[in-house]
Amino acid sequence: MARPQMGDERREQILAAFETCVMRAGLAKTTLTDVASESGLPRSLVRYHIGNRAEMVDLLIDRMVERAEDGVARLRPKGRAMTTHDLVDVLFTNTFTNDVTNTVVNELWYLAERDHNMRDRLRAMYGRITRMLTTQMEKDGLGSSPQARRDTAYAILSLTYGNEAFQFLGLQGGRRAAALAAARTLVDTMTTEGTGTKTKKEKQK
Amino acid sequence: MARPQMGDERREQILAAFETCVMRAGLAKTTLTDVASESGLPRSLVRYHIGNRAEMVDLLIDRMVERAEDGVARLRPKGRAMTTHDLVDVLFTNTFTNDVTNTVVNELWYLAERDHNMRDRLRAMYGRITRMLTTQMEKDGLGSSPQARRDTAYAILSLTYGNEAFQFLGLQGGRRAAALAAARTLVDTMTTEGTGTKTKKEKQK
DNA sequence: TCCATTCTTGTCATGAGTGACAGGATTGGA
DNA sequence: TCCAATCCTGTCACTCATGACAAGAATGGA
Repeated sequence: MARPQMGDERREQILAAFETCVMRAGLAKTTLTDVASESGLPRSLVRYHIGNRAEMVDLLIDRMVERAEDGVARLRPKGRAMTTHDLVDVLFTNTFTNDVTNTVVNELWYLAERDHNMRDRLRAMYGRITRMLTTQMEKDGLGSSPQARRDTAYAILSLTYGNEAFQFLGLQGGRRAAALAAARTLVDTMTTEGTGTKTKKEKQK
Repeated sequence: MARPQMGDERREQILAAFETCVMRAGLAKTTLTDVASESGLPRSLVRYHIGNRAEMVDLLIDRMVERAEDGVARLRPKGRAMTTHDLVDVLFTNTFTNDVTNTVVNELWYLAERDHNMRDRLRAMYGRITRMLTTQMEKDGLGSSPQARRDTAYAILSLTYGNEAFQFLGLQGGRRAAALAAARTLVDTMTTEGTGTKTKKEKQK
């Protein structure tokens, strides 16, 4: 080996620039040239370190997914004793709140529209959140069955995601609080394990 | 005037082809040439009737929005006496169920990411649905105030939208029923006008 | 028949984005 | 000092999408 390896740093530099470009113009419209000028590097150097466009995109996607999952994993620490309500709160206030991650995850969703693999990755990611929720519910003795917990977790996640979308749209000013309240209601109407509280199913008849 | 005007029919033909292309490859990746060959017309003819690419896209968007709103408007007829529950059911089963419209509306959302105008149009569209819901709630004597009704309607809409997204992802097989049940729960936990039933706010304390 | 209008075809120039590569510069170690 | 690995620069050819336009065909009415 002779000259010191710049590869990793360069790649990092390039991906950061790529990200900025994607934020600005979207993934599809970002060109190698854009990334090059954003990173201050000549295009040929970008190609040297990152490969062709497809490879660059793959790298960025890995990066995006990794970051999003990190965000999910970092949902936990919040004291130590956490209730389902706490978790729901965190879900609404922290999860999809970062503009960068948000934009970037939206790109992922868009890709998923026509890419099986991306769909799988997203499913895995949200599956992880769902499991986090059901686990917490079980700890708190909520829900009469795993099935019931999964149902409610699914609904809450849907609510979170939809709320985020409409929040972004600016629908009716801000109604995040309303969505959060609804999510809490869903938790509250769950059967408490062992007790005779009405289940959702019974109630909705 | 001399030769009969083909303009309208041609435009229709072209936009239909455009739509097919968008379904297949997405809006950004669809070229004039794609549309031309899909419609069986030479590219130059497409240009003659539809204008440049930007104009073509505008026309398609108008078409998409119009169709989506038609879908929304057509939500009503279903017997005559409709309850809030009915409306919610319809929302979950009919609204975002058509693959074509779905794909196409997703494109709209993606555009909205970087286009104020598109955001406004979407907001108007979903605002209409919200109003439909609150109106129905009021008819049924649900909710203690317009504010409360709007909150719940917002939550239900978020739930619908999120469910649709995850449904598409294939998250956990099919949990549409769970989301629908949750929406019903939200309706059920509303205050009945005039009665002393607990409000969500009180309950969630 | 002639003509104005509308539709249709084919072709061209331009620009953007990409992949490839030749050749030079840098630098740690033998 | 020399070498080999690594990094860097500049340039070229190719493809593809777009906009523009010249020239021709069809057609209903004067």
